[in-house]
Amino acid sequence: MSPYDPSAFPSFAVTVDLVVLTVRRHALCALTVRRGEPPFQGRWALPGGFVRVDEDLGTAAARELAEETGLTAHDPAEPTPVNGAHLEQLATYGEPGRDPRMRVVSVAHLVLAPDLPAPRAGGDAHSARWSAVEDLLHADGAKAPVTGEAGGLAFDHDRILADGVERARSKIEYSSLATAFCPPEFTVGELRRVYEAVWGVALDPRNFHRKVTGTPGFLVPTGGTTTRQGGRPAQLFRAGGATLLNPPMLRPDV
Amino acid sequence: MSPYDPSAFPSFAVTVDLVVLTVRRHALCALTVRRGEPPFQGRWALPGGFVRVDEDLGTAAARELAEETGLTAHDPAEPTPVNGAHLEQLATYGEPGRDPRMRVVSVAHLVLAPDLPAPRAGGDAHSARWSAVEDLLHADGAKAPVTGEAGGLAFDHDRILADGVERARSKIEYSSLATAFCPPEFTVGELRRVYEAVWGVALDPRNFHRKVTGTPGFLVPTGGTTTRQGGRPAQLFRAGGATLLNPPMLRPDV
DNA sequence: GCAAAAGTGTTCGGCTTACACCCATGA
DNA sequence: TCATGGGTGTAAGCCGAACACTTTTGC
Repeated sequence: MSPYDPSAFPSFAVTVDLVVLTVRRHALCALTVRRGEPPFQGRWALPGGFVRVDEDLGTAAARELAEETGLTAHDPAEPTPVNGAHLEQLATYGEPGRDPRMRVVSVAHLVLAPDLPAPRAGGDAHSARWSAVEDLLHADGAKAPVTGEAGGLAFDHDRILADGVERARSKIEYSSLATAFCPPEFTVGELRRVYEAVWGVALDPRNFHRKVTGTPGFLVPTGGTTTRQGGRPAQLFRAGGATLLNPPMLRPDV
Repeated sequence: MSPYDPSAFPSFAVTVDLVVLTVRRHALCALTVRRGEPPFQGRWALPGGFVRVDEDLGTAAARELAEETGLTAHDPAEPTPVNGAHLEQLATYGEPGRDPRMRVVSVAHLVLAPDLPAPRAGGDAHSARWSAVEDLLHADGAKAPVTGEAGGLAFDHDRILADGVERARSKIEYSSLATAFCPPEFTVGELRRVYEAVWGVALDPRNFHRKVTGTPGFLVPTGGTTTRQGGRPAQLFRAGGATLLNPPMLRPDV
């Protein structure tokens, strides 16, 4: 009964699963991999894998991310502002029976990445792709709208994905995390389109501009401009040092 | 290399640790237990224990909570509005070496409870007590202010406690969770003292009253009144159905 | 010139703040 | 009567929503 009794305790497998989100063509997308073996063979799942014996949980997540995408993750715990994706722990899922083979506790992590050229195949030959989050989450029992595949991801990954998306949606309200979806230099309009894609709403471009440029530490101008979005040249910005937005960005409705 | 390779994977012990918070005598307090065996024998630690083989993580946390305090936890995942403490998953800590004996992954949970008569000893004979969070967190290396004991909790429990406190402080801003610190029926003044204790600030009683009574679904009047705080009789309220406060309570400074 | 996207100015209404003031009880 | 906490009123001001309007490019 005593806690930490060293003699008898059950043994678990521990994995990390990754909710990797990006914004592609005005839509929030998640990275999925096709399972090459049972259970759920042929189904799509979140990338992930076992934690190694002498490896920290965050390290394992960063390693899996690199294996799947080539991205270097930037864990905010280490203050190095390296360019790379944002990585944070999401939640842990350990229901008995969530993996039919054995008792597996999975520590899910959330990754926010800028748009990437294409998903890179991992060390294994399994295929990977970006899918619109809307399609993935609305495949409830019904047929998947485009592919006609069996609806839903393998294991409990539908729920993990939903939790990750919800975390991202709420966290860009009060933090500067939306910049993690942007390239190193970006315009106010590009940042606004990130918010619009993640929240699925339309924002007023004028008020958005005033708001983000008026929040100290959110954006720092680089001096350059670009016309890559058409129209009048727009100033380029980098993410500033501020991580918490005060006052926050306000999501319509809610 | 393949994820979920069933043949070879490392084996972990999985525990739950509990950050149990309450408000006693105008101070935010956390439940700690004294360790009866090495490592860290005699030191104070967060309550916790091993997850059983066929037990969900939340179930294990609720069981440990009941063993330590007799509290019935109310996991918001199940919509039963039972009277009891609020329980939610906090974060998972799995750094190699955080337990000197073996590789332990601990899924920390956060519990918010109303003031209790006294901590109840668990199945074991170890002692338990409430300590002011301020004292626990400021025992950094320096001597503990009152007891003169070695500063800090066992294992990495200082960090877990700090994370739990931070979560509670931020979550009462935008949710109705502060009512979890109150008895079933409470006054606006009692709820205000909860906010003041958790945030460590003073709030304007007049504006606070208008704010909480004006937020739909936050509080429902029971019809009764009380004078247990002295002064003019105050209306009694129960927690309403609303879980998210919009607009949120605003914490001064930040 | 025209379309498209970037910015600026201005008004309106709701919400926060600060504080004056009244109410109902116990001692 | 006084102290204590409960509750209402009100004016100043900040901030977000809405939208008219100007600016600067590509075609």
